[in-house]
Amino acid sequence: MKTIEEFLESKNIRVTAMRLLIYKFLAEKQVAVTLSDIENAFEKADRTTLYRTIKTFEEKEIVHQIDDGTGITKYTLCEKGCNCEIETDLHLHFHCNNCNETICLTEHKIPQIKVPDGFVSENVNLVVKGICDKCSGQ
Amino acid sequence: MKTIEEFLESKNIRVTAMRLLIYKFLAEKQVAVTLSDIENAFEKADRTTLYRTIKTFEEKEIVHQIDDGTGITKYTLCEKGCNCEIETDLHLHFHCNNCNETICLTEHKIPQIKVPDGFVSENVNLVVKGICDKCSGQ
DNA sequence: TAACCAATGCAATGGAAGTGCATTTATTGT
DNA sequence: ACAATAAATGCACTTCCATTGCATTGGTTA
Ligand SMILES: [Mn+2]
Ligand SMILES: [Mn+2]
Ligand SMILES: [Zn+2]
Ligand SMILES: [Zn+2]
Repeated sequence: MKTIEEFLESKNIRVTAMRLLIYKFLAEKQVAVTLSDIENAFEKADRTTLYRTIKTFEEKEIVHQIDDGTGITKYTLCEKGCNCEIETDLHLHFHCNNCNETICLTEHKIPQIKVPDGFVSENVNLVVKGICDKCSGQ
Repeated sequence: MKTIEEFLESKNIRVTAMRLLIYKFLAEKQVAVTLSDIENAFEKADRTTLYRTIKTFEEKEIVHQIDDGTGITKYTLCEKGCNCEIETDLHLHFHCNNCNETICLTEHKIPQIKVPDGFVSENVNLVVKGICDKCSGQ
């Protein structure tokens, strides 16, 4: 069991107080978060630092973005073996129209999508919207 | 064969010069357009008018939005029988990473997506990115 | 014609993303 | 330990797109 410090070092980024805090914040959350969410959680820190931290995490494949159609980018920790960039590995995302939360459905892979002749598929984004388990009350 | 005027009236919106022009512009395009595209095509018209025209078209289900992940909303005419709001009718969208154009693949329906117990699927957004037929050169 | 309402135009706002540069903090070599 | 160096942080500013308030224009109806 790696410590967070060891994990960040293994990803070749320096360990700083801010990065540890943001990492822990993301790890505790069960849902994808926006930059504003992080901002609200760390009001003392500058927005730019938070922004750049999350971008660094993204580059190093510690988090991945989710475009859930709300127009606001959300971020969430990559799971182990989350090859964000490889099409075949892509899982789907669920956005709840009630509580407005977005989550990764890591175990639900995106089915093979057929495209017409002449088209080449490199990447797929699939977002299901509806009511999440918490909100459907079962 | 309805005229455009008759079509707009059947959708309960008033026929104006601007609306006719924008409708024709959309009808000629084979690809989804941004508000900026429309702006560039009608430089004499005010941006707000164009914006509100497209929003009116959207409300009346004359056009539908596409969120292709570029961060810029695109619009395209609904095809006949395009029940934009009904899940089972949803077709997929393709965004070309080369020419940056986005098109509806109307004939390609989104496969049934399984969601975990307790989750209710109301709507699905699926965008495939890659190289379009024009750009793949075949 | 007068009254009314919808469509248009202009100006301003807001939110989110991104950048330039100065300052602070951490790392490295001597 | 100290100086040199590089990275991280903070502040200010900018850009881009979406959206709204309000005044004006134009078309429809009594
Ligand atoms: Mn995910
Ligand atoms: Mn479409
Ligand atoms: Zn919910
Ligand atoms: Zn193309």
